[in-house]
Amino acid sequence: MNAPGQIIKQGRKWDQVLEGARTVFMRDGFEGASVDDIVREAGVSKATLYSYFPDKRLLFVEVAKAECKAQSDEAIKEVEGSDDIRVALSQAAGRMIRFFMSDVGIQVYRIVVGESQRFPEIGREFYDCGPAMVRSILVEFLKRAVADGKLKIDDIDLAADQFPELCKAGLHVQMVLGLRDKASDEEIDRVIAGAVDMFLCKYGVAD
Amino acid sequence: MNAPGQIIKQGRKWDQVLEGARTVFMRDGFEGASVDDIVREAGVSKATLYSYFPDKRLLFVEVAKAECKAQSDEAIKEVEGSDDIRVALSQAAGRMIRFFMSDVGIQVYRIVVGESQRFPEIGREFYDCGPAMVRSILVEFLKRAVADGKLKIDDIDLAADQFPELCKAGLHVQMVLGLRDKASDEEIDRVIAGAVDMFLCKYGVAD
DNA sequence: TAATATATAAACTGACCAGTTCAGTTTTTT
DNA sequence: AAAAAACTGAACTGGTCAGTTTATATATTA
Repeated sequence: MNAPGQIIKQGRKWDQVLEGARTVFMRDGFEGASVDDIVREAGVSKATLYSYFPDKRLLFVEVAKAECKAQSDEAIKEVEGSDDIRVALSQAAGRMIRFFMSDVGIQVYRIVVGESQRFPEIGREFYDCGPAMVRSILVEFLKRAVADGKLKIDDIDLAADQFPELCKAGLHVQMVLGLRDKASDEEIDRVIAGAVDMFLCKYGVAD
Repeated sequence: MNAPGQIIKQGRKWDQVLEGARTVFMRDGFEGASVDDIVREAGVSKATLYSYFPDKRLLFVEVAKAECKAQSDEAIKEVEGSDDIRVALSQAAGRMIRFFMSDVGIQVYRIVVGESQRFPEIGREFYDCGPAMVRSILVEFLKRAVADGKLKIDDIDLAADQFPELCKAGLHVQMVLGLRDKASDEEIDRVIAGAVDMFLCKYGVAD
């Protein structure tokens, strides 16, 4: 009755379908997931699924976008936290690592990379609401730090590409390839410290 | 007739099969490639293919291993070239970038990442003759440089993880996601210079 | 030359799966 | 309560594909 200003739902089971699709895609990948599995998981009929989504591929795109957005929102929560640039960078590094080392993050990355040749728009969607998102936040952060005299960077775009890569430090590729399923806190702290040390060595101002 | 358990190891058409498989896998990915396409491309009968390889998956593993090895051999050709550590590092960076930015390198990475969940041994094989290979070469190089007093590194393992990541600098992910198909020489040079600068800033000895 | 190993084409099996259709049921709206 | 919208379940279509089998052909070698 009272749903004023609410976005008109296309149907009652939209979320249900998306959630089921999420579960199955994350578990089985894109090719590995059958639409029949998805409708079973979602507790929905096949006809219903196809009344919402024209095909399996676009259903996955929707899932991936939702997943990216959820993670971005989580990561953005607060970019700033400390006046000490070293502390701030360490916090940012920690957020980024959790961003792309999480189970869902790894899994979405795997699927998107695997399918991005046959379905290029998947790669674009993922990039725009994943890496590009992080990157633009980082650029803003670095600009402010430079303006505040806390960092000295001539090529901010390059620096914004370098820092996330430093935060991977071999761990990401191992997880993506399935060689390990988690990184210990010690390892992550070591990688963060190494990344921040190196970044500040190059771009820090003399204290 | 055919003794069970006997594995056919050699035959005239082994290379022919592998070459055809390489072409089709690189063009269409793993799922996208059909065995019929491969035998057509290789100019070989299906029965012949299956007399050499027990299934499609292991055929792909063999292709990926051969591809990795070819690229590694290419990259290893000469690790050293200059006494100047900056020049030597720049050359190493250039080799690495060409290693994982090449068409074949990107394509193998895509396929391996996409399939590594369902077929974990593919991830392992790729890692061992790709990233791990590069890494061990780099570790040796860095150890020697430290021994020669040209670098000062406390955690060589970490440094050997950081340098290749610095060489990616956002380009790799864009290529893997299909957002661009090549990087200009200027971009590559800029990335190399940035990586070497940063690396030497942290690990270089005062001149 | 005869035996053996290797290769071939083509048909076949068995399974899987995306997407459609439709008659009938449930939920929401008027 | 009636109409409209959303949903169901199950069968069905049309297609793909990995892997096997068979009957036949060619090359090597003893």
